[in-house]
Amino acid sequence: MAETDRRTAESRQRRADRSSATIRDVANRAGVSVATVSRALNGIGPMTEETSQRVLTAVKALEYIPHAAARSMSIRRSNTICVLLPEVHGEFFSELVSAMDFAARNRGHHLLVSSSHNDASEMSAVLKALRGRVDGIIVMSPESSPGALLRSLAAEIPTVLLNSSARGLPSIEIDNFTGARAMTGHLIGLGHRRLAFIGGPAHNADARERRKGFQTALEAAGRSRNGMEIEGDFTEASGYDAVRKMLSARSRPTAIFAANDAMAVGAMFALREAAVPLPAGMAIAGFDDIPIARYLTPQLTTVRVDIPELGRRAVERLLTDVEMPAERSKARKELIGTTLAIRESCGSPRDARTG
Amino acid sequence: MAETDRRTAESRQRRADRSSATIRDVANRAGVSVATVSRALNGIGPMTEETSQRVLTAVKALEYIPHAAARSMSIRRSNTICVLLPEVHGEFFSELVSAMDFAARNRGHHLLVSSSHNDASEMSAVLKALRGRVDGIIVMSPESSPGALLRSLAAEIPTVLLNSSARGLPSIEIDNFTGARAMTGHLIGLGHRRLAFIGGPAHNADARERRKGFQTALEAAGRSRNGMEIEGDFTEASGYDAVRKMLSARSRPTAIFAANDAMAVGAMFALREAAVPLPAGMAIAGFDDIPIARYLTPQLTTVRVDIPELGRRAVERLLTDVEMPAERSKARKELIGTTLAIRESCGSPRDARTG
DNA sequence: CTGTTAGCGCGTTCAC
DNA sequence: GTGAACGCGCTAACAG
Repeated sequence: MAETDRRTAESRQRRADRSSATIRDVANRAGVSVATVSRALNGIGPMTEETSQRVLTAVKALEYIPHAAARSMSIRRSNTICVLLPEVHGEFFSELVSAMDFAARNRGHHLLVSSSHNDASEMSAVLKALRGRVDGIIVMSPESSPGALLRSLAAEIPTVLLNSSARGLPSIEIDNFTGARAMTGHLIGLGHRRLAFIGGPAHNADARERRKGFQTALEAAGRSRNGMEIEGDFTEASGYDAVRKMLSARSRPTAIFAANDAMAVGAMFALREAAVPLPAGMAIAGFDDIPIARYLTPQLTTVRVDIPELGRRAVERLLTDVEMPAERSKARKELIGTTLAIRESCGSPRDARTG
Repeated sequence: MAETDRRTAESRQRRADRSSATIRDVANRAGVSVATVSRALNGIGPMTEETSQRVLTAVKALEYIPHAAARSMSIRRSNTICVLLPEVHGEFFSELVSAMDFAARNRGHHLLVSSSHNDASEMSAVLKALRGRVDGIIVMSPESSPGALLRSLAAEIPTVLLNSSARGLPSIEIDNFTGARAMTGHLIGLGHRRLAFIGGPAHNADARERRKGFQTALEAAGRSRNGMEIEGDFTEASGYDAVRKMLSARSRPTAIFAANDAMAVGAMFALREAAVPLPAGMAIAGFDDIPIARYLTPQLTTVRVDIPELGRRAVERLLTDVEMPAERSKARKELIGTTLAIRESCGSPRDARTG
């Protein structure tokens, strides 16, 4: 009896506190034990239809909502995954996060997003706070390879790398090299002999692969092709600056391949500003195929990456590891292919004369 | 002794399990109590330098990381906030989320992102899973006003609305009306008499306010101005379609005001495709000032919204409510001002003749 | 200054 | 079919 009194008192206090009801409040109201409430809610074990109804009624009446922290404490599962991103700018990331969130929610998981991690120490701080908070981690850190902390954490929490140099960890990567090589080949096939490449940051893994693809295609085509390279930082502004420099050089290229669409946009703007007709006066290509690419004038020819697919696959793979700890996927590297989206921005170098 | 044995055994088992050490493991290794470990880690209460060091050493040796769920269970705080978004497409959202994440992290909070909520029932499901998981919620739901669930949940968990019709809940909103009115006024000032407005979805609050701003400015300028309206859905594609329809109409406008930049981009593309010179043949204006706006040709004149500021303020306000439950901010509505970013895309209607 | 203990809210063996 | 009791990992009184 003393027990019952105390519970009632607690219950009253909670309501005054604006705190919502606990499983015990529900049990009291339904006249059953907390165990029964738990079972009724989770559909575990056989149970009288009547008891079940009584519980459900009490739940409704009290507007009971299970406490996530308490729940994950017992079941040792938070139903949350985290995605650690470098910097979140431009359409690429909104597409990616959107797809990940969708995939995660479809499998009953929440998505914790943490961005602006170009700094390793800053990333460590976040990683440490993740234990007991998430069931799995997706790390996109093209600027720096995963540190020791991530490795040791990955032993406990399933981790998948995205476009990051992987050593000992499962990863999913865009096939940057092949895509860039193909686009460069396309440009060469169009007859271009002087090609320029606007690259990403030197220490960025994606950027490096794309540059290698460019170089490889150039070499394969023989010495007669000249390639010049300018480093950008994946922003529109850097694409703009790159072209400004390029135009003041004595030997102009006839085609420009930007390592991502944002830089291509900046490049196109600089070209227009300099009254270079597009695509007649200069071919321009990008990488990513962000949604806006096809709405530019001329429509941007670019290396198409299925961004939603990339996000979806990363989540699927992670959750498989989360749900089947027994057979964790090894450090397998999975490659996401690219295709060429040939649109209007790349003509042949002869166009400058004929058209 | 039996006690000690058990703990040691547990510890061993954990290591075999790949689960990391608990606070008790640390206490054992350091030869202190769990309370001391807790205090040392959280810097609570006075303590011998030596004890503190012993604890820290043990923490390092065991690679101990506190368990977030357990911690939030005791302190009744998760240090996580959630942002519920409608659909996440385009640069607007990446800028917003990025800013929110930054602001949240600066104040020691994590960010849970949940998008694609255009459906109310779907949103309810997510909301329910939030109890015990987050300390506060930011809801951006311009398509539908907050339901009963959000209201009752808001009684327990601090909530801030973003660009949503608010009743009884604190909110932060872009001053859509004033911004749209100002831009329309600018267009009229340029001499335009036939204006077209490409609006957002009819049931979208932002869209409605922007349309009202357009209409109000038109009315204020007198009857002589004609306004036509076409409904879009905030995507590039809908802006494109709107212009196609417009061009086939008998009376063409001389200026188009799109309710957001994405639609303006689509509109510009359709105009170019129809060989309408910009800005000479048609003035075009947008809303949002997404980063890419200034890299379009011509540079897009648009209503500038300080997106990062919007995100930052929403987080700041929410966390203030979280940290000072005593004086929760009332259902006050906070307005974020806009400014006109006058660039190149809007000429006067005479340009068509003279230029 | 430090250790003991009682919860936080829920899931889950075991008896009954 | 149902309930009592314990544990998840940590913090916050209260003792000492």
